[in-house]
Amino acid sequence: MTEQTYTIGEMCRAFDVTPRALRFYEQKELLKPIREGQHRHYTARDRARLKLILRGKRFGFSLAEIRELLELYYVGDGQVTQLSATLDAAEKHHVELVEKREELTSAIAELEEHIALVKRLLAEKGHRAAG
Amino acid sequence: MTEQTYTIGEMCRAFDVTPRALRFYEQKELLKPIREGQHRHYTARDRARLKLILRGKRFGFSLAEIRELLELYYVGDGQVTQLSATLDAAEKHHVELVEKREELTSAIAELEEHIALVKRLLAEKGHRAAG
DNA sequence: GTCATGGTTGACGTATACGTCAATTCGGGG
DNA sequence: CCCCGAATTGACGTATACGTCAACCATGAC
Repeated sequence: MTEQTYTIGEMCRAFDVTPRALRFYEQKELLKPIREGQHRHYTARDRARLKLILRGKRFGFSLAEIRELLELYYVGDGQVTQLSATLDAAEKHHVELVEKREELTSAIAELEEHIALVKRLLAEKGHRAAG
Repeated sequence: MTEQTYTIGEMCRAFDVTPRALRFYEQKELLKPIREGQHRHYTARDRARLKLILRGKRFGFSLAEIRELLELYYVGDGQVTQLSATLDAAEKHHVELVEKREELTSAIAELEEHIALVKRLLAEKGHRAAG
């Protein structure tokens, strides 16, 4: 089964990004498409990584941070020392994400309180206007 | 009760930001400290807003977006039309945050799977090394 | 007085993350 | 052969979010 690859144009349509962005990520070593002559061919691995890149960006991580996270996802040669390092980094990142979710949860709670307040104010105003 | 205000230096220590950042936020109309002569005095309102600013940044929002969110938190003159607009914007933002939390949750789940995988690999290697 | 501390306003510099444009190449279609 | 569409490599431009530095003012300590 020869791996199914995407051209840069297909990647752009599939992920809603520009060619410039993809080349920029490649230059920053976040992606490594296969080269056939001058042309790029993006593999399933590249597509998975791009998905993580875009998600990382939505969560406010820099490309440099995302690059480290991607390396963390790569098991490499599978040597014990490297696997241990990967595990440590992954668990650290896990803590970070869980904390982020907790902070997000309290932000949501605060916003809900604020929405309730505004609704009360609107109800008052409504009654006064209607009364 | 005269409001308790902070100097710029106190703000910097309290929130771990630089004076430059605070002045930049002011220029972008995210903060509006009281002016006494040339000096700035940050009120409780400024402190609450700065807290939201820094939190917004951690979640990957731009200062422009954060500015809109801050306006959303301000009830203003309390006119029905404005309150309605505030409510709409707040509910929209609420949806956005909830979606972000869901995406974060699935990212955490994926990371946990990956961690489990790495642990299995380590266990295998460990046994082989120990055997 | 002067010196340190803490604050002020420009103004220019910088890192990140691309956008944009020019010049070129390469594989078909007519 | 010429042209089109899709790709390529520079190279310069731009928006965001500040950092950094110069030059200045005010206040209290000595």
